[in-house]
Amino acid sequence: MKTSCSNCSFGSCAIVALSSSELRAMEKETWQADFSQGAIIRVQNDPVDAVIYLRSGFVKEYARHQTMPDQVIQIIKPRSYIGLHSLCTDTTSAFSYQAISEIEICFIRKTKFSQLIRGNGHFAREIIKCLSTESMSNHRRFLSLNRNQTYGKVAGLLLYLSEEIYGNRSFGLQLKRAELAQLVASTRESITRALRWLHTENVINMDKNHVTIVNFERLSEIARHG
Amino acid sequence: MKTSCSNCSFGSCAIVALSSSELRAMEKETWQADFSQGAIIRVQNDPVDAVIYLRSGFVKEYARHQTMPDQVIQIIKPRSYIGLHSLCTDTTSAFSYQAISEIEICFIRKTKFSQLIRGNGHFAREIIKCLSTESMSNHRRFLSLNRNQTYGKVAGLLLYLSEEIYGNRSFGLQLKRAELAQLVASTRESITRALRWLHTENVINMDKNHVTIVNFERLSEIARHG
DNA sequence: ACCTAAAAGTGACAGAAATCACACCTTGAT
DNA sequence: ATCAAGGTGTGATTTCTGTCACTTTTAGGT
Repeated sequence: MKTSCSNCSFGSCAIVALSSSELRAMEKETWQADFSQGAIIRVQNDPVDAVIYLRSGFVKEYARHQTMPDQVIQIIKPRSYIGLHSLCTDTTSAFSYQAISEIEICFIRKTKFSQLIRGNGHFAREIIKCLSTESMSNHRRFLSLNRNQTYGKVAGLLLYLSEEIYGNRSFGLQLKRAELAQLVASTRESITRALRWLHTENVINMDKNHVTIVNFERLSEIARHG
Repeated sequence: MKTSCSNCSFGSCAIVALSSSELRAMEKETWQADFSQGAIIRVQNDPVDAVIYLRSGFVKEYARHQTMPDQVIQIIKPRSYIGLHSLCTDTTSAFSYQAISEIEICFIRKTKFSQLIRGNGHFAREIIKCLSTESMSNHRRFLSLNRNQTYGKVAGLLLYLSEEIYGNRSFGLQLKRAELAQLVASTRESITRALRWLHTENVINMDKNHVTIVNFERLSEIARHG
């Protein structure tokens, strides 16, 4: 009971640029899969012959190192492509990807995807949009990481999750403390301290793993200057 | 005495995908300019209606902040596009750009550039390549910044300059210490100390502003673990 | 060759956060 | 209910590095 791409209600912004015949052709080289929380859907350095589209759920993109803790690069939200950046340049995956919730994904064969790009400039333009948007979002995050110390980094992280990922001032953390630390290049203990401090200062409210941003202005201020 | 795009010897990798009529059309909406060292060619938040192509020379891309020191994002080498990432998404420039040597650049009107992308998927694909390559290169740098302490960051910086920018184990620093510091989110003083240390350890040789990598293996090791 | 201003080097110091060691919760399995 | 194991909270300690205050060097103009 595979959903057809033509009437997929989770479709990407880009596929509206495809003609119905292009869509049917893509569909032939696309297959769908579901994974449960914690599943690793792609491992760093694996050969890649498909683009992944995340229909629903959340995925963590991370880099693994020999001697150091993993670094989490970003959280990928539903209706996004995964690993687009290696479409034209790499044959192996630059990063690893793990489901941090139940997810539904589609694999689209790379050769087909490239062919669609070459054949349809409007589609290509949409893909360029996706690439640039993602790239700028990561740039902003990385820049803020580099100029802040821990409290500021954690404040920035909460804003990122709230605004760019969950789209809500109240959200459940799907990551453990150690993973949050890996997102901001800090340590589990420092995350604890920062969250506790933000809580006691009434900037955020924390109940279990559910965060609510109470004082948005103050949080933004801390993210900028802290 | 404007050079025509068709026989430009500094042309981009992407324009080979253009037909001669497309090239002529592009040429009509392209203009060339030279700047001397230190010239600021685009300022953050300026409205942007052209893509810039760097024919020769080196440019520094940086972000300016209200309260904090500038952050240098990357050094852009000849035969690259500048600010491609805002082509489809922004109407204003996300960053500032300054010439760190004599440069020759071409401005290509954005509307024309977009039109070429929409009309020619092969050209679009080349642009996607440029975008992904740049994005991955920055990702790598940012990741290494976050996981290292100062000596490691400086080692990584030297490798970046040597391998990705100048393509030589021996190169002249076109940046002052403070700018190097802004590249790795550190301070002028720490850069001095790190360079001195690398020098006394015989990992690099420094004569004035000319750097030579003496012990490449060791430098890579420091960049990875230091 | 001299002078000035900007850039770079240097050491002392203090503040921030990583590390370490351990205690305390959860969670799910038996 | 008990137990184990993974996740989390907490304080003491140490290391790193940003900051400060100062000197020395370099570069460009007269």
